[in-house]
Amino acid sequence: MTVLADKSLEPHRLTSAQRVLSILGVFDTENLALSLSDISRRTGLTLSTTHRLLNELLRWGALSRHSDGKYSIGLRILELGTLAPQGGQLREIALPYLHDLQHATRGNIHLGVPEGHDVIYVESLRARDTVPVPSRLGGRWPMHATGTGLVLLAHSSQEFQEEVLASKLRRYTDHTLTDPDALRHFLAEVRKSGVAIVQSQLTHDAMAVAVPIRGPRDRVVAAVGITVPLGSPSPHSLVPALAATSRSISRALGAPSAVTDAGVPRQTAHWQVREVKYSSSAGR
Amino acid sequence: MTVLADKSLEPHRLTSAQRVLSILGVFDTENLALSLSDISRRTGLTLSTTHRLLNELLRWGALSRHSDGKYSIGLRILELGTLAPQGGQLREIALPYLHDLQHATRGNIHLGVPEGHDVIYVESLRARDTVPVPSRLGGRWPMHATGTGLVLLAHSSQEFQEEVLASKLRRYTDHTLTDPDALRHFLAEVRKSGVAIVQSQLTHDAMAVAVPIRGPRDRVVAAVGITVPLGSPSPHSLVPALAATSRSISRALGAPSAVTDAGVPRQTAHWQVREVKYSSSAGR
DNA sequence: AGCCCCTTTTCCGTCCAGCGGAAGGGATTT
DNA sequence: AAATCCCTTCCGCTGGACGGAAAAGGGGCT
Repeated sequence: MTVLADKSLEPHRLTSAQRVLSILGVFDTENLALSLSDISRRTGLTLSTTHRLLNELLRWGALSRHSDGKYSIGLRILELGTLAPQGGQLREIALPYLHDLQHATRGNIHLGVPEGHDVIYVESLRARDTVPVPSRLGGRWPMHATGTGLVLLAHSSQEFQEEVLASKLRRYTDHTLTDPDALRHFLAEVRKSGVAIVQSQLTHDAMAVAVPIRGPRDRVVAAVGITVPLGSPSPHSLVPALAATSRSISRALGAPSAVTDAGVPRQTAHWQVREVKYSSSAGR
Repeated sequence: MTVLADKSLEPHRLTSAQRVLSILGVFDTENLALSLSDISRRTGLTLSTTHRLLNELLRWGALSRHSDGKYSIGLRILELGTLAPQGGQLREIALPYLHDLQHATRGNIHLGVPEGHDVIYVESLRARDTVPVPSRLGGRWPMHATGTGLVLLAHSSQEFQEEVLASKLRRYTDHTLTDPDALRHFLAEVRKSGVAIVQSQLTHDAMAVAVPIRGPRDRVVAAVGITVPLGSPSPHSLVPALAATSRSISRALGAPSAVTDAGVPRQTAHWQVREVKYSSSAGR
């Protein structure tokens, strides 16, 4: 427990909004239910402040409380989350195609979108009879360590790619691509071939195939991927099915390049999230 | 849902936490992307306050911003939402069984949990070739108007049931059950038979069959339902499959009554959310 | 062009709401 | 019984959040 509050010369200059958010932020996959004092310790907020805020969050439905007194994320947050355009909305459109893909291939299917240096799985369909991969709906993984992530990275801006390559790239297995030069090479391949095929990036016994999905201005907005057990027949045989799925979804999203015949032009909603720049240093 | 700003003589006595939450609260299925001034108007907050809070939410990832300047719910919220024990966790456990159920029956499958007077769909699997029902993942519907909701209501406490029956029960179609006495009768039937079969509660052309799912102390924690087109062969033929699915999920959740043989006792997590009572009046 | 209206952004002085300390009440352990 | 934890409530003080105002941007219309 390295929870030692650094009370040297930084007496927690937080705005009240940040306090609220910091409470929500203490929940993660390993901490699904926390007590008042847990939360107080982990946020660094005083007990009374934490207590008051927890009650406000509870009343609103952002948190729920269990019979043992612990707090968890509430359903209202789940509900809210489905309103994220790159999340619930995209999922809604893509789901039928993903189902078809799963029927056809019997692999684990992922639909990933970029956030920060990570991919977030907006949908994760698991096959019953294949390798269990560590991928949940809502899961977050570094881009360099997943098939879908590498596809998204390959189609990001040059600066963004370099920014990611310059960061610390965690090695999950001894096959994980972490060398910047090797990655640059690989990303170029992905751009050229339109597909990423990788082995054992995250766990030893799996391989992944992923392709991009395009939205309105033909921008890459997401990626679909299949994960299959390591020694599977031929990952290349999965490419056509993936490509077809990607094309269908892209068309449904209104990607110009995917629109072949005179289909009904779908409503083009608010895709393509602007990269917002903050004064990353200088407090406010 | 009393969103009408009562600007008579109430100069917005809001806590700062409430201000933050009220911003998140303005997003719904009809308002996926809103501008600063939209949000300011709808929350009743001043422009400058809204502006500041939006930036804080943006920086944290609770919101995202589009190229047209509008704001939407961010992926971080989606991610958070999956941490809700009654949501993402339950979904995780139930999903394979729900898939099986869909294969077997080819209907629209719903997994609902109670929140307030409503059901929230924690999973929604749509069949391609059947009636489109208005049910999204994360969707919220009044209990009296859905099959899953009626099941959950039937297994709630007596007081809660009366509380719901006493509230205004919206009529969606002319078949929607809204008469308290008729509902009481129906709920008793559901308790006795263990299944709810209803017609055209929400839309005219559908019928639904739903059964409860039990968790640890055999408490009803969720409900599974199938929705099929109105004149389908026999809804009763769906009951066995539903019952089997329910039992499988209940067992996986650790419901005593569903544990038949010496299966591995699952970890019993924090189910059964306590109903927390607030001093509902007197704003401090 | 120029004009007008609407939106977003920034600045700054005031004031009160949110903060944290402290104390009280349970529950469980030594 | 004392000690230790956790949760809850109360209250006085202060600094940060608030809102007014004005500047900076952005279309659309004549």
